[in-house]
Amino acid sequence: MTSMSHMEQVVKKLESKGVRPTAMRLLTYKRLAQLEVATSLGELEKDFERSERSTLFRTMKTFEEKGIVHQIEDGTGVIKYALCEDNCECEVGSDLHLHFHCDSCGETVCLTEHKIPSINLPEGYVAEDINLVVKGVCGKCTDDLD
Amino acid sequence: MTSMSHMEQVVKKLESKGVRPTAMRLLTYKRLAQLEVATSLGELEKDFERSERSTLFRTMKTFEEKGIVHQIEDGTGVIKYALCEDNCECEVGSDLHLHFHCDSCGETVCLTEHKIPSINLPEGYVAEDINLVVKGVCGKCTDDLD
DNA sequence: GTTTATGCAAATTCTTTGCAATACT
DNA sequence: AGTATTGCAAAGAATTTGCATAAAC
Repeated sequence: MTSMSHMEQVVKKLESKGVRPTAMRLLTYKRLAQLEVATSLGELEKDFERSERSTLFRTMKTFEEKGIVHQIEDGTGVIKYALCEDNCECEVGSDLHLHFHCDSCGETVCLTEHKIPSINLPEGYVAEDINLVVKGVCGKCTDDLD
Repeated sequence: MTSMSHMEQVVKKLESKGVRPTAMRLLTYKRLAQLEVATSLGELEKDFERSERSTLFRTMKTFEEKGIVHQIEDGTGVIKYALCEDNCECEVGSDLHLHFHCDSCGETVCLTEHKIPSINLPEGYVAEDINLVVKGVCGKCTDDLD
């Protein structure tokens, strides 16, 4: 058990991915870690007192390139982001999980325990990435309806 | 074997879905039927001599509500549309097929023969729609690389 | 004559880039 | 100093709406 502070852990995390741990990036990372749902740039922008959409945009771009976050298109028309799991390489067949968008509460979550089943493709097709979004009503919202 | 013209068939098709077969709608439908790939509004707009993006937008909205087309978000950031299959009810478990986006040629196709495998969801989650997009290189493009 | 669809213009929304200023090593 | 990051402003691209005209029933 280490005595590293949370902040120190985040710094290490970013550095291990080859990303310089600037103030904005630390803040953004911590916010993403805190959230249990996938988030859009617009939502992140509102979460911070002072923030620039362009900075956030570039932060997420950097994070994505370095394998810290992944994009999700959940059908709402805006891009959402969520942290990758530790040690995730975003590889077809091992890492790719499914996403669930709730039409009731509007939230999109990563169901990281639910990997994408193997998929048949026609002869000659090569899969490099898979995006699976299920829409419906989430557990929280079906509870509310009881 | 009927002697109905193609145009008459399209008229019947739209009427059977409760959509009035106006000139623009017939044109749009025929174009979609002709295309083997999913298409964006922008592409459709260019396909016609005279066309309005707003008219096309509303046409697709109507078509979608009536179950004539389905939307696809293929990761390119623009919404694509493709005709539903005959008798498709877009039902989870029977109708939903997967989509393939080729990073090489940029085309997105419906692999209507490839249904989405059954998916496990956590307790309490209800699926109403599933969107599965596989990205990679399509058969045509892997051929070209030979 | 009433409802429905279309064309045009413009508002919205979100993503993305240019460039100067700032911070970091 | 020299590179990387940020803030601001604004460009781009796509979706969506308001309203007046035109078409269909």
